[in-house]
Amino acid sequence: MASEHQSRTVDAVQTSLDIIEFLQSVESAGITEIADAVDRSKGTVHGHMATLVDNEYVVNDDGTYRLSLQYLDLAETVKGRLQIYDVVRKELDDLAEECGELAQFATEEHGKAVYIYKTEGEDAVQTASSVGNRAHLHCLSLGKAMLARMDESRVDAIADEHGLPEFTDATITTRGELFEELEAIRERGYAFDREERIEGLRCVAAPITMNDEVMGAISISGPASRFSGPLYEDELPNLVTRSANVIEINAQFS
Amino acid sequence: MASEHQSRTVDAVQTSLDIIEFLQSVESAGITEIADAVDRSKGTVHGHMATLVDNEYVVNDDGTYRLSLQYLDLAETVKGRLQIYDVVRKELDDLAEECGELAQFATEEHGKAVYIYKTEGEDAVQTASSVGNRAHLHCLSLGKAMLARMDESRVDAIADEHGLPEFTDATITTRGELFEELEAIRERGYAFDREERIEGLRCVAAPITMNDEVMGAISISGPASRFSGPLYEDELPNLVTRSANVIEINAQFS
DNA sequence: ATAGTCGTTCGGCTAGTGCGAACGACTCGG
DNA sequence: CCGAGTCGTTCGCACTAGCCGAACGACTAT
Repeated sequence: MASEHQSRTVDAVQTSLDIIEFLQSVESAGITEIADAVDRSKGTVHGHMATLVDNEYVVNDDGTYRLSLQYLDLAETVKGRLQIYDVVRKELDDLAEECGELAQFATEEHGKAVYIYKTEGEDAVQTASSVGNRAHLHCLSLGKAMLARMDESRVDAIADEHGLPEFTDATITTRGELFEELEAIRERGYAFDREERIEGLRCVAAPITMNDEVMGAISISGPASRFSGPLYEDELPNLVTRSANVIEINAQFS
Repeated sequence: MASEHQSRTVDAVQTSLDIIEFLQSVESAGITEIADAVDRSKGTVHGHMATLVDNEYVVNDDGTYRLSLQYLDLAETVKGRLQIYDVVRKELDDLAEECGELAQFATEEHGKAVYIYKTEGEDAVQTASSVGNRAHLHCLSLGKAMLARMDESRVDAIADEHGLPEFTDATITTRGELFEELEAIRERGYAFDREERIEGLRCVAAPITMNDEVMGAISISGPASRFSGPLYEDELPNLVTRSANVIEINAQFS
């Protein structure tokens, strides 16, 4: 599919990353199990584990290996680099409480949406998405809000890379529809998700920009039963865009 | 100092980990700067970067490299593995609100305390510690609460590895004092930090155990001006131990 | 006891990693 | 407008070090 530049890569590092990925999927495992999973000899894996343990990325609990808590530190560092993270958190907590629903913040990376923060009001629905998860942009209110603020060429590149897979009957699956929708979003200033990703789940989102660059988007999500009529079409959009504005303004002083 | 077993390790992986560590400290950097920092040739670093970018652990923004948001996902996975994480969050939020102070949860790893969750009441003090950070156990209420529930041999091993460095006049710096203090904590059921780490900062902590294994500890922190008399000696300890109990009970059904 | 695990160590072969030079693209100043 | 200085990238070569496979000791279970 997407054939990359293919510079020379380092095989040994690839092996270690494969091990880490495997350990992310299995909670904990022994040498033999890991060696089997990444298709290397036990001796080789043993050396990799020694390196990872030395650097405290992996912990050895009496014979079985698991990922360490080191990643928390990395994650906090990375989050802290989003200049608006603290401002978003505060404002989003208020927003979630005010409307009692689920509020989220996401950013774009590698052409996908990455959920960064999630906060729940009293009646919030439970969704599969959680912090760190990645999702296609075209089927999320968050994603479309961000796409609407990007160059067309960028949107095209992303569609090339990840496609426009269909999740429900309402999912946008053609570029024509997508560009039309993005135009409408630009005019309105906010984006809807009318059960385009998950049947029964509706969202409203507004982008957050700083000097013409998309920093991310925030959204409110709820069940279709509650999200309809003037509440869904007017009130919630107002709340979300208001919060987005507050974030944009506060972000300038931090 | 602590000379490890020294199994055979993988140099190439070590290089990549050095690069990641460097990128954690500098926000973003180019090939030449990185090569300089990790003391490798530009060509070598180039190969490593290609590998890390391929695996999406690093992002290349027009010429400069930075850590990706991938680590959020890893961090959430790792947090999710602490069976009690969700229970702790909920209970700690309540606790922080009830007493208006700073409440924290930490675990032990590699003989150090790792802060996992932090939540602030209305009058909470600001501290340097934040999620993912590691700190010495012997000078924290959180740390001592955990040490008090470990075998003596384990405590000795930890003291061997990390020592008992002094931070303030009140810091415990000898094993004799430490073991005495741990005994007192075992009797009381909770631990104090009487400005042992930071001048003017006091804390109370209680350990969280599940079938005789320490899962971590929770604490309340505040300024010495407020943390004194019966509030500090009785009321806050009661609140903390009550919360710890609630967590232990709820954790059994999750 | 024995046969099956497991993790660990080690010698040896060769693939792959690291180096450094060279290249093209770019940015400054003069 | 062009040279001197960056930068990132590519590539051939030398040699290291990564990978394998076999062997070992410690366990467990039957």
